[in-house]
Amino acid sequence: MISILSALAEPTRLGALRILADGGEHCVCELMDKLGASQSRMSRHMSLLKTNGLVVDRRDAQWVRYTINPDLPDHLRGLIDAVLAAADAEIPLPKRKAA
Amino acid sequence: MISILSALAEPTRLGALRILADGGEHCVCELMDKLGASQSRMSRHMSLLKTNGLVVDRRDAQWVRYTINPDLPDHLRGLIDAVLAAADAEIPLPKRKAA
DNA sequence: CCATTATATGCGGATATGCGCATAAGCAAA
DNA sequence: TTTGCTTATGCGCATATCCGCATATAATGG
Repeated sequence: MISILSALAEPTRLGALRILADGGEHCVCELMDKLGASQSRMSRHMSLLKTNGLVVDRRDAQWVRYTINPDLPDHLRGLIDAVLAAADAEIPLPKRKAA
Repeated sequence: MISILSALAEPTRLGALRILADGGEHCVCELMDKLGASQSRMSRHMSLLKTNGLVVDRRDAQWVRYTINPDLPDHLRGLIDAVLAAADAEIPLPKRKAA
């Protein structure tokens, strides 16, 4: 629990989760670009999210695709949803369609 | 947001919130006892929760009574509820009535 | 005023966290 | 195999976090 919250309490990691929140797969390089993070930094942060079971990864050729762990227990899924909602309330994400 | 999550991501502070979750007022001395924390430690942690707007305090004679901030915006109230629910799922709180 | 109880805070030290740099490792195409 | 692209990791540094100890501040009662 504490480690889960710690995992969420960091800007790059929270930013990554917000991007993954669309339910799709995203490679490290994409997350780096969108979040303005260096490669090693992004890789390490994703590794920590993975260690804490919040995301899962998949090798796809030279890329590693991350997604939010689809098998999260209900209370953790609820926690993440609440965190994402609170983050959106603070700083709305840029929309893809309709400005 | 990040600072809110950081505030939650510490055992003594999360423990305090779980105690405050009954909606009542609790003094520092009570929290110290129940959480096995030293006085300075407890005081500092409560101070940080207060700084982040999660709790409010009230002087009552020689005591300072803390409660969860009743004026939290919805998304933060939702976040706290989700955190408390997840914490309960991990380690249920001892019940007062009925084991 | 003094003693007692409750809480806050300055200080220094130990440990944890986050970072960049360099390098390794994985994979694909030539 | 060599080259290039992507991701992971060892290392050391800078800073943040947490703690206990000691002391200050606040309030109460004698």
